Parts: sequence; C-alpha cells; structure tokens
Amino acid sequence: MSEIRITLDGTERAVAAGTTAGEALSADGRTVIAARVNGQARDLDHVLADGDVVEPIAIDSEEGRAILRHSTAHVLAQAVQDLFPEAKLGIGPPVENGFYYDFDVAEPFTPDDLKRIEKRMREIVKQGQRFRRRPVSDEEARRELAAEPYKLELISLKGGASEEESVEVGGAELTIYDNVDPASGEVRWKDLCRGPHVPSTRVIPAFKLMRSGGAYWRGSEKNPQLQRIYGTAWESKERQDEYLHMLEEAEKRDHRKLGAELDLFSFPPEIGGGLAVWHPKGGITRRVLEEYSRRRHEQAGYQFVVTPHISKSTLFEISGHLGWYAEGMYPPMEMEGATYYPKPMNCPFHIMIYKSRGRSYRELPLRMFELGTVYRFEKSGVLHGLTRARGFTQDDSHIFCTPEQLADELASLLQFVLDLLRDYGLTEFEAELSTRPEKFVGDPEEWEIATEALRHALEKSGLPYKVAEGEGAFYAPKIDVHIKDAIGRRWQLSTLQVDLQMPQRFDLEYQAADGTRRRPYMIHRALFGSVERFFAILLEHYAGALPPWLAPVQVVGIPIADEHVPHLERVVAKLREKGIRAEVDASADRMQKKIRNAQKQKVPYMLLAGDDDVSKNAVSFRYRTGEQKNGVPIDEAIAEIVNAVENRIQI
RNA sequence: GCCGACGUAGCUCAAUCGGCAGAGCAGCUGUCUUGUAAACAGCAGGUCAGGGGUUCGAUUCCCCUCGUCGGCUCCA
Repeated sequence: MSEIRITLDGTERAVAAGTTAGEALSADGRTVIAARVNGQARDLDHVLADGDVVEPIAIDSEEGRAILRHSTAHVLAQAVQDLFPEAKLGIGPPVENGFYYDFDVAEPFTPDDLKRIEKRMREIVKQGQRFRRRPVSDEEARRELAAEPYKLELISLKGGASEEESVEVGGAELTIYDNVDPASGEVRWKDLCRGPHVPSTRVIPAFKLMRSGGAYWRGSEKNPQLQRIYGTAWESKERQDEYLHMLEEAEKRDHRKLGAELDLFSFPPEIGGGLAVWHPKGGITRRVLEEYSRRRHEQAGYQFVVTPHISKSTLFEISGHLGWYAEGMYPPMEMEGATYYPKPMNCPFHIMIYKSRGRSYRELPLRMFELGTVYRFEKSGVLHGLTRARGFTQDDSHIFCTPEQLADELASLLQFVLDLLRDYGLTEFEAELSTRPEKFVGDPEEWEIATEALRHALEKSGLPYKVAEGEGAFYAPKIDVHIKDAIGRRWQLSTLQVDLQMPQRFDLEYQAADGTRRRPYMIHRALFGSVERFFAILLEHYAGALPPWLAPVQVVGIPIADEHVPHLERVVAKLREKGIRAEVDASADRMQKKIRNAQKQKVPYMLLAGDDDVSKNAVSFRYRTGEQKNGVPIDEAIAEIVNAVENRIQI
C-alpha cells in the first residue's frame, strides 16, 4: 500500500505510507514537539498507520511542557553520568513546574556539583542530540541495562498487574531512548523510557537546576535513599523568568518571615518545634478572624460548644483513633490508674455532647461548632511554620442529621463554606472529591451513598472539581476545597466528610417521627482546617498587607512636628470610639522615618497632620500603596476608614 | 524519622588560611523641630547554638547534641 488515510484537524486525508506524525503535522519540532496519535502521545518521527487520528502537541501546552521537562530530565541524567560515571539511575519524571531525576551516588551532590552538572547540560543541549526511540525485548533491555540495578527492578516490576504507569516502563512494550550525536551519529547515552521526547536537545529553550535532596527509592522509607536533583524547564526564557520571579515573590511572602518582621508570632525553641506563641499583633488579627467566623456560624444555625484538651483513652478506643493513628498522637499520661491522651481531633468530644441526652428528629440537623485546639505529633522533618504545626486550632463542626437531610445539608454547607472564604478575600476555588481508600472501615454500599451525596453537593454548587480515587479518610469520603492565592499557588483548605462510622461506633440515635430509633448521619466540616494554617495562607496571600479589618494596627497618626500630636490624638480617640485600632507615633523620629516605619509594618492608613491640616480640622492620608490624599476633613476621614473596616474592603 | 546545607549582637551580614570578634539597622542617652520610605552624635549590646576532643592557644579543625532551612516519607 503506497497511500494511507489519516485524520488531521478532524478531516480525513491521504498521505504516503511511511509518513511520520511530524511530517503529517508539518511540525517544526520547536513549537510543535510531539504528536497525539489515536490519543497516545508519540514522537514526531513516529510512523503513521492507516486510519490514525493525528493531533499536534505544542510545547506551550501542559502536555508539551511535560514532554519538554521529561526530555530535560534525560539531559540531566546524561550530564550526571558523564561527570559521575558510577552514578546509578533511578527515575526521572516531569512534575509540576519542572522535573527531577534520582541517582544512587556514594556522596550527595553539593551546590558546586549542581553548577558543574548544569554546565554539562548546556553543552549537551547545544550539541542538539537527537532522541531516538528503540523498542526492545525484556531480555535485550536487561542486557543493555545490566549496570543499572534500579532500571532492572523497574523492568521486572512491569508485569505486575496493578503497577501504576510510569514514564520508564508504561505500556505494553519496553523502549529505550538513545541520545544520538547529530554530527557523528554516535549514541552518546541511553535510558529506559516510555517517551515521547522532543526531537532534539536543542529544542529545550530554557532550564535550570533548582536543588537536590534525598528521596527514597520508589517512595518507601524502607528502601534506600537516593539523591534527587530537581530542575525546571520552560517553553521560553520569559516563562522561566516569570516562574523564577514567582518563587522569589513566594519567598518574600513566606509567613514565617513576615511573622517575625511584623511581630505576629514565634516558635520559641524552649517550647518546642511546631508550637507557636502569638504575639499581641498576631493575637489581635487572629481574634478578629475567629470572631467573624464565629458570628457567621451562629447566624447560620450553628451552636457553639467547648470541649477539653485531653481525654481518657476510652474515647479514642471507641472512635478508633488509637487503632489507626496512635503513632501520630502525643503519648499517654497515667493518672490515678487512668490513661489520658491529648486530643488529636474534636469529633469524639462533640459526639459526647450529642449523646448527653436523647435526641429527637425535631432537633436535627444539629450543628455544633468549636474552635478546638488539637495536638498531633508531626515528625520533626515535616514541621513548617504555622502551616504544619504540632498544636493547632481546628474550626471544627460536626453536623448530625437524618439520612433524608444529608444531601441538602451538604449542599448548603458547601455554599456556606465558599461564602465565608470569599469574605476573607479569597476568590478562586476548586474542589476534589476523595473516594474510598484501600484501608477503610465500614460497608462499601454506605460509602457509595455518602460519596454520591457529596457529588450531588458539588454539582449543585457549580464548583469545578476532580475526583481523587482512594484519597478519602479511613472512615469517610470527603470534599476538599482548594483556593488559589494571589500568586497562583493552590492551597487545600476546607474539608467536608460524610462519616458513617462514628455514629455506629458510638451507637448514636435519634427518635424519628414514627417513634422508632434511628441512626443519624454525621458530617465533619472544617472550613479553615486549622486557624493557624489559614492565618499563614492569608498572610502569604496578602504578602503581609492584610485588609484593614484584619490589620493589627489599622491607623497610625504621624505628626509633621511635635506640636501636631494633640490634633492627631483627638482624631485617634474618635477612631478608637468607633472600634478602630489606631495610634499616634509620638516618638522622637522624624516624619519621614515614621512613614517608613508604618510602611514597613504595612499599616493600611497613615494619617498625617501639619499646620495646614490642623487649621482646616483635617488630616492627610497616606496609603501603603504610596498614594496620598491631603486635607481630608476629620469626619470624612473617619467615615472612610470605618467603612473599609466594616465592609472588609481591601485597600 | 531519613538525606543534605546552615547556625557570629534583637535583625541583616562581615572577619579571623588556628593568635584579644566588626558594621549597618533596631535599642538606650542627648542634640535637632521637620509635609509623604532612614536627621546627627554618643553609649550599650556577643559563652561566635550547646557539649566534648585535638592544640601552647579553637568562633575557625574533628566528633556528638540541639535548632533552622531544603528535600523524602507522613498528614485522621
């Protein structure tokens, strides 16, 4: 057959037999770097067959970037083996914003090594080595890769039925990619790999090695630790610079740094890792943040409860936490023959409140809310400021409802969550529906009911969502709400879980209209997740410049000269009457210095006053943006500030 | 917990190839009295993270511990 028929751009076309995907697409190999053939990603030099459907993969698409990054990972591995011939290869997949490759080496890489490796990579990129795909049998692969023990392990794993697809050995046949010198045609390097790849290393427009660190082989701490090198690669220098700039910005916004600079909180070593103390300025913001949430909950029909920080082991035995998470709990305390544990969760305590007396269907849904501080023993290596702490406060609610109420309750709950998050200035949301994990308790049919109720709530909310198979908690499927912050980072925040286990374990009941005793459903719901973590996320989102209603100091009065202090004192007194956190900077510093100080503290309103203002009974605004507004009558100034605070407006 | 880097004044950072530890900011005391991001001068501030070792002598070299940071694993 000298002609075959293929589908291109949705229309059928005849091309010569032997035509490659790249030829059919007229791909330049720079903007279009690979092809999708019948839905499968392929190299551009993939030879087409009759009936193939061919689509281009652009370098600036998500899929294209992944291919680019994966190819860059190969260049990295080649460079490492050039410089460290004894290095054994692990795996080298693309990841979000970049790629990595794992190596078994005697000595961990130093920053200097990374520089040398990156330099070697640039040489390889410049050479324009071609990526050439070559199918091999298992035996051939084993023979060629005899010196690569980890690759051999991957080959032997390939047959495993439930083995997840990897970039090394995905699919039915094994392939090796050769890196070929374009001048001599010699094979410079090769790697076991599924592909596809960019046509040539020269196509890699921008890359950079980022850092190295230890990583367990195949992700298990039982396995040996390899050395992982992370890098990033982009379709253009500009996009890479943008990304690097975002990282710099993220570093500037680091809540641990801002926490110290703005005097909000600290982690004294004497107290212990992961245990924060809140300074006055952090404390006031936290109080306002909590108070607003509490008020909204009360308005939405929640009842405020309070429970203790420790409990006898009995409670956690019934709840099952001791069985499942004992190693993450602080160790027990023995007192008068009883064993007490610091609480890792609030739910069993709320159940005790439910059980304190008989319940009627008329009371349901019963919504309990608590800012409950819990303690979990996080391993020392994972602590990270307020976002991963050992003591933290959950804004925890538990809702007990009848099976008939479940779907509606979840839907309104999700709406409530989103509305409240918006009030804190977050605007972009995504959700994830996590289904039954491998390790679970209960009846799969009930899991199905609960999962469907959650799905219904998501559909009703119109929120975009993904399904995360097997990511649920051991006792419940859940919805996680993710937000995007001001520099595009995703954070998981709220969680909604339908729990069919706790009601059974604690034998919860209510009396139905027909007089029978029935089992309620229970919904776990945290909105911030942890108040500490939410605080950190807001701080990073706003880069420390909190909206006026949350700012620790909302107004600083700055006199031009000492004689203007009394005028500002009067303004500040009026502001305080309205509940505004205002002060006058009467220190010995000059006016310019006071502005600088207030600016560095990210105070939303600086009110200046000199002779002009005093004579007109006015003040002059300086906002932290640098803008100013002079000679504003005092009443107007106060009204402007009060309005921004009351309506939670960011300035 | 594991791998690695780092730890000098409240903060940011110097210096000492093994020989009495130095600056800016912040603080304190004065002087100056000012219109939108740093007035001037003086003073004070350190077990060089902690412990042990090598050495005539250790902040510097070696070991251990603690802490921080970056990864991995984990995250009810």
